[in-house]
Amino acid sequence: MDVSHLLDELNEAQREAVTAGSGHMLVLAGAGSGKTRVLVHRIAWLIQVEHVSPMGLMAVTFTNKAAGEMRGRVGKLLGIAPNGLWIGTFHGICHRLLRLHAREAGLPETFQILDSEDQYRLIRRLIRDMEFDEGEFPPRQVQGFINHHKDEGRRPDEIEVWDQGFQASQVEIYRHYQAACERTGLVDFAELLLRTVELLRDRPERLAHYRQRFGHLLIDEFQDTNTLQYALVRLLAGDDNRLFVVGDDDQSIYGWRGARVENVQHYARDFSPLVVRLEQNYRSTGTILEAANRVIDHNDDRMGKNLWTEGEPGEPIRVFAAYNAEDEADFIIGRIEDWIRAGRKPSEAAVLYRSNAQSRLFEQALLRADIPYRVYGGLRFFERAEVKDAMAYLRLVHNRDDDSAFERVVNVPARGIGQRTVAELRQAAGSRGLSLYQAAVALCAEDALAARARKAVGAFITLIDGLAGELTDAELGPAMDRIIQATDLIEHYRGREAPDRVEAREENLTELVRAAETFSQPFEDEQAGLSPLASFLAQAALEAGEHQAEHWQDCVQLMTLHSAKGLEFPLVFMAGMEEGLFPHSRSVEEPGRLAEERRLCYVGMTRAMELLYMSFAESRQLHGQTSFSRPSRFVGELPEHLTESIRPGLTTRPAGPTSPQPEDGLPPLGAQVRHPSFGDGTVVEREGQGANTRIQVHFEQAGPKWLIAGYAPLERLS
DNA sequence: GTGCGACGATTTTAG
DNA sequence: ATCGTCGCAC
Repeated sequence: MDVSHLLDELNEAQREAVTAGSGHMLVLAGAGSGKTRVLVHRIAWLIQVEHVSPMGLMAVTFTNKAAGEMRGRVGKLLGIAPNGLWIGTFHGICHRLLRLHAREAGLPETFQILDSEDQYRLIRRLIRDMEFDEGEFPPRQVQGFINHHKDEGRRPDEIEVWDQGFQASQVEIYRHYQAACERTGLVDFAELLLRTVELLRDRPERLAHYRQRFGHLLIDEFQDTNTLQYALVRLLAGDDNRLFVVGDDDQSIYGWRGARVENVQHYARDFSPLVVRLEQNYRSTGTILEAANRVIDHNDDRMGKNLWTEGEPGEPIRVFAAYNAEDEADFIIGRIEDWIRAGRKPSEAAVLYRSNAQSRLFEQALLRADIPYRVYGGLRFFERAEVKDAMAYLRLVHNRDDDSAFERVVNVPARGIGQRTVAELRQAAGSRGLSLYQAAVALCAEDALAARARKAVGAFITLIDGLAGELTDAELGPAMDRIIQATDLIEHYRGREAPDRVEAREENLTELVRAAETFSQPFEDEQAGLSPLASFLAQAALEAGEHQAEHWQDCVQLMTLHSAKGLEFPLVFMAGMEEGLFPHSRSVEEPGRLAEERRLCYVGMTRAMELLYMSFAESRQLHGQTSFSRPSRFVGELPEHLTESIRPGLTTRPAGPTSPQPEDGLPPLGAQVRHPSFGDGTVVEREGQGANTRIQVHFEQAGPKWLIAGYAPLERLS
């Protein structure tokens, strides 16, 4: 067979990966080195050359977007829809396996996926029920605790309790939370994976079946896998199946949410794969690549990789020193205007920043300049309150025992069922082993509620019952529409929010009806015996949708450095390159976290194709207070011959004469000071104003210290 | 049971 | 500054 179409467009390293023979593979794929192309061509190669059945392949990614892109490109390359081929996210694939084997996994057939917000609400409620202090056990933190242990594959009994107080209590909450989920058939995101691992571990015949079936496993973004995901991969691989793993240890930026870069090394150790490095970059200029290489070179323990390009060196990296954050925004928007004036498109420009709070100034400046923009981040479609409310009604109508949905909407819109009444329902449900809905029916029948509450609860039951009867055989779209009308959701928002907010919510609900109308069930879900409704609900949870309704416009892109991963732009601005912001102050203490910040910087730089700007501000408003800072150490790691300073002279300490310094009699930046116990040092940062001003002093002996300027016994030396 | 003012925390985020 | 949660008054 002629396989030239699979190999023609590949370089030597890519070709080696695509055509690899019998063993396992590890593809260390640098930024912009054509990693998706290699994965797609590898799948086509396996099917067309090695004659592997599409049914015998599993390809796993982290995002739905990546899965969708891979599916589309494989289909295009093969010339057919790759039906039967399991391409999906870890969560999507685990969900499918659990649907197929719900019973054996110990789950009801109707189990529902609990998204992060539902999970948070449930945990918060349990903490209250267990009469723990929410201040001492912040629900967010407990949620993190539970998810962290699940990501590591641990059940409550498997957690080593070393502290009888705080930690033991969190384990107890985890235990209660898990019991509540089991009772009501709820599965959170981490649970999708953990259950699947346990299913395969405890059911040898199932494991044998899937090992038999999936002779080839391809895993993308391996540096982002957590312990559980690696465990799943190992289980499915067994001794005989072939792994094709793609990753880049230099782009590991999700350690804080459980990702283990070490998995790349562990994989190399456990499976002795053939290692191929993709180092030829097709995206950025030579200058950008060299600078990025030099920055990432400051990290230890790398697997080692050096990006290169056949292309031109291009423009130097522009480093801009702003007086303050407004100045920085104006400068950046000015350069974007230049870009557009030169005939380039706004959508080719991206402003990247470390934290979402930084977006505001850029939005304002872009608004003033009348340049269209799009901000990534914030709530996604299925995470919006009105959409979640409507979906909760849909869930409740479909399954009246869905307690999570019941809790969410029982009093939305307000119908006189307050905390008091709901607590009684919970109480009754708990003691009699009923769902909240069943408890509500029972208490009404027994006349066990206050007259007013009884009437309100009765009306709610009638509403849900009526809808359920009416919509038994209805199509998804009309059902959704009817539910929104019958529940008066829009009126509910109209009564309590500003008109423009209400309008937006109304649009989203219209969009939701449209989404329900146009929903078409994925082939694989149908195969797994799911109803269209179940598929729709699962998709809403697993693919929360876009951040913004797609008005496909030619927009400047604003996003965090994290969300920029995987994207590329001809013109990139990295803003807020300041110590404390980037690297973030919470990351500088631990070397491991600092290394991750540096990788984030590397990711940001390698997004740029033609022109890269880095900027920092000497001062900016942070949490309502002015704070001063020095340029990021990452800027200092750029080789000088690759950069061009704009407005130089302000970039070095002590600050130049034009730098604004508050006249408050406290030692300014750069001042030499003496402390009775720490010795002599230099003032390097200050935060806040007046008596609260905190200053950071680099002491020659004692190192960096934060001091309250008004109280610290400091003596000015210069 | 609902609505408003005080209080405190505030990196990154897919599924 | 800003947002979300809590406690108190209607």
